[in-house]
Amino acid sequence: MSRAPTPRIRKNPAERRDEILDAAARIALAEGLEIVTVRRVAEDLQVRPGLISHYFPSAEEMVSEAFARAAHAELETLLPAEPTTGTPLERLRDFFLRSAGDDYLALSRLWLNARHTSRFRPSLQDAVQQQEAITRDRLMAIIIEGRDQDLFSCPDPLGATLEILVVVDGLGSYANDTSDYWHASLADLSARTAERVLGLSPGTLAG
Amino acid sequence: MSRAPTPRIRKNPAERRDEILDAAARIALAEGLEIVTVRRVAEDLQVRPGLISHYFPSAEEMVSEAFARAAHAELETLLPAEPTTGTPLERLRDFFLRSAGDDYLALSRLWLNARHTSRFRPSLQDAVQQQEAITRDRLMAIIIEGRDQDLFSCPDPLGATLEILVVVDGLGSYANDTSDYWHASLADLSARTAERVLGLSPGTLAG
DNA sequence: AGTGCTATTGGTCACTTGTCCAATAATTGT
DNA sequence: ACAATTATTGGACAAGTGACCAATAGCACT
Repeated sequence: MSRAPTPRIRKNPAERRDEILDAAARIALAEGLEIVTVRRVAEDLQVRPGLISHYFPSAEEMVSEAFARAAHAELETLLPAEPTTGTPLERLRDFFLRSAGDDYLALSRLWLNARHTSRFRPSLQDAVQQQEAITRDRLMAIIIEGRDQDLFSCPDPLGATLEILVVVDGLGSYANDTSDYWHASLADLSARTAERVLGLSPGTLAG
Repeated sequence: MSRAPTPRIRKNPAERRDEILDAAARIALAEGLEIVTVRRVAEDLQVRPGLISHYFPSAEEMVSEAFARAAHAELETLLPAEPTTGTPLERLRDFFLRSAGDDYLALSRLWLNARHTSRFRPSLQDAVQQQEAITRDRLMAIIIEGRDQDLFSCPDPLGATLEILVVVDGLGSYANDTSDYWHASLADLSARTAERVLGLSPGTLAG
């Protein structure tokens, strides 16, 4: 039999590390954190498992970073930070619109995955709480901005932020349910929650 | 060395099966579903692993039943069914009081665990959705009873039930967070949500 | 063109998991 | 007291995991 010559591709360490994390993040988002194994990432990258271990002596560390990368990348599309485009109200509307979409399902599953698995993995627990803090700050910044522009009526921005996120995460906890059990009251619950805690008239955010 | 004679205890099959499930449920609640292994359950029961496999040819089935048992037993103390003691309002108050307590933490972790793990385990997915339905029905029954007694103002009992559970599950999704990050708005959020959707005056359920 | 550095390979090792099975012994029935 | 049933043991097996390491080969530099 022909033995595969296996042409060796040598890359810049930083670049290779990045490549590994990208693959790991992709697998985490699509299939779950427990699927992110040294061998699976190696396979996706057409590389030997030993190489992954070389860049990540601890597999747990790789998984934690993969989660952080995936979660943060998704956050960037849900609640963009820097080039603030649109009014706070428009940005919130966008956020809740996407939260209801099917694209969001994979992210909900990832968060559920991470929040549970973090129970046994200290480094993942750190990553989860860090991403939670970033998300919280990102949302609260928009709310404060809207309040300063007198778009919202919101005496307690942090409380409002947390209450909205509780609803978002609550809905997300059903991400793995297959039952087509559904109810109109859940369709735009997070948007209606936001309208309520921000003193907006019904329909301003839901649509 | 002295070889342990291992006195063999032979039990009624039904009884043994029950004993196994009890141990499995206990481990699931205290340490997590992934800790419920054939060998671990056997160790707790002072029995050889092969015996567990004899009663549960599929380990996944054992884990699913263990979850169902644990979740249902806890539900029985949170939202007791039959000997309806107390008014609907008192029973709700009890429920929210316990939900905020530390005893509830283990149960929140178990639900988080099951909701994630069900992604890969069909039989667990069934068990989760079944326990969700039972919980939902149990809560909705109280709400309907209260509405019929004109204690609540609630045009859509199912919608109210779901909205309350979303908040309960949302708070539960932080069960593995260690950060002492907390905020007054989260302390009795589920009780306040119930007050709102049931048309109760603030403070009726929270306390 | 040659040389040194190191990214990459290929393989091994220990550990844990679920599953399966023949042998054994406790209990029941006669 | 004896025999039959079967609950229970003890051990094996394959599969999958993370971790580790000496040998190899690609690339950058002289």
